[in-house]
Amino acid sequence: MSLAYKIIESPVGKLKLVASDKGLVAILWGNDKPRRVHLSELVENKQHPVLLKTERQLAEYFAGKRKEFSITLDMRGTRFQNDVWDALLAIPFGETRTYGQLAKQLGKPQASRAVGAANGKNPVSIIVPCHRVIGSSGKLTGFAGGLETKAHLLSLEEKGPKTSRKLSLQRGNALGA
Amino acid sequence: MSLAYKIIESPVGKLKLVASDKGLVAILWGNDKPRRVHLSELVENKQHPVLLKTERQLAEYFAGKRKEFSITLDMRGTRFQNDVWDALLAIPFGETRTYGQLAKQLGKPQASRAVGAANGKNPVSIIVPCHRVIGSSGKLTGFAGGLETKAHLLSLEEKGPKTSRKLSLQRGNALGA
DNA sequence: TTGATCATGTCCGAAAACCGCTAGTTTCTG
DNA sequence: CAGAAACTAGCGGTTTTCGGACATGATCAA
Repeated sequence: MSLAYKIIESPVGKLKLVASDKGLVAILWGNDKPRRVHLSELVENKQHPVLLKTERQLAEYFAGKRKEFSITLDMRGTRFQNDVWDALLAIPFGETRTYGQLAKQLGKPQASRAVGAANGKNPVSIIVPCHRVIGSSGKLTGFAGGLETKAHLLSLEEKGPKTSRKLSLQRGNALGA
Repeated sequence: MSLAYKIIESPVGKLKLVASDKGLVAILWGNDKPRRVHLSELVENKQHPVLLKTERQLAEYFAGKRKEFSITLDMRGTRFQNDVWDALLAIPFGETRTYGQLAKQLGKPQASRAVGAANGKNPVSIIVPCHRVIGSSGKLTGFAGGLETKAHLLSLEEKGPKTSRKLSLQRGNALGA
């Protein structure tokens, strides 16, 4: 019943990968607050197949050679949280959504703030792309790994010149804060 | 994941038997309050093997031909509740205990009232003999199926003449209330 | 453009209410 | 005076309630 973990280095700092026998459980930031995602009984295991596969795909992602992940996830949350996380997985590489858009999409137009809260509890950073959700004004509002990291991930995913201008503007604002 | 149920007639009124693929989940009274035991996704199935077996053993019990049940149970409750229910199963046919005795036996002498509460949440009436627990004064205090039913079950289990006088007295008191 | 304000949904922790009790009183009968 | 009801405070676990905290968004005023 215990979980395997492994810590790796990445362009956005240390990452802690966690997996069960059912799949990937979490990707945590090096400076993550302990209570954001609560896990039990972690045991280091650098050879866990799911962790190795995740590490490989993350490397490809950061190298710009991968736009979609193919990893079995084992995420535990409330009903609402799972709905939100599923919606996150449906946001394609290179695109963004607002919290309000996701709320409306879930049939609860007023729940934008609840979406934000659920977003903040997302255990599998990067792969479940919570970084692709921004405020309705275009600001980056918040991110467990730090706004700097959020901007980094988004610029990594920039593709067309159409969005590049917009994103650079956002980044400027966010970093200025 | 759904539960099978079947309603049967008995000397103490209608009974609703509920089972999962792991065993017997509940025996509810006809007039049971819905929130006493909460179950989900009930589907009628009169042929479910566990329900048939339960029905047979109950008939023998009411006919005075059975003193112990042999049925796999699938009870879901808190840690404490499971402890209490286990303690109930250890009370032999024909005997009674007080709430305080059970509490002491569980190592929590002051928890008699908590025992009463857990007792009231017992999902498997009759087989898990919550009716064998009475107040320290000898009164029947309470029962989900009604005090009348509790008295009926206890008189059914009377054996020696030693306890018969005492019980009939109790019954008089309880019914008078 | 910025900031203050308010309404919103979900989750979590703390506090209070709720019970199938009990032992110790007080009160009331015969 | 004995004995039975009536009353009380304190007990432990569970459930319910409530109040805040939030990775928001729409509105309004400077």
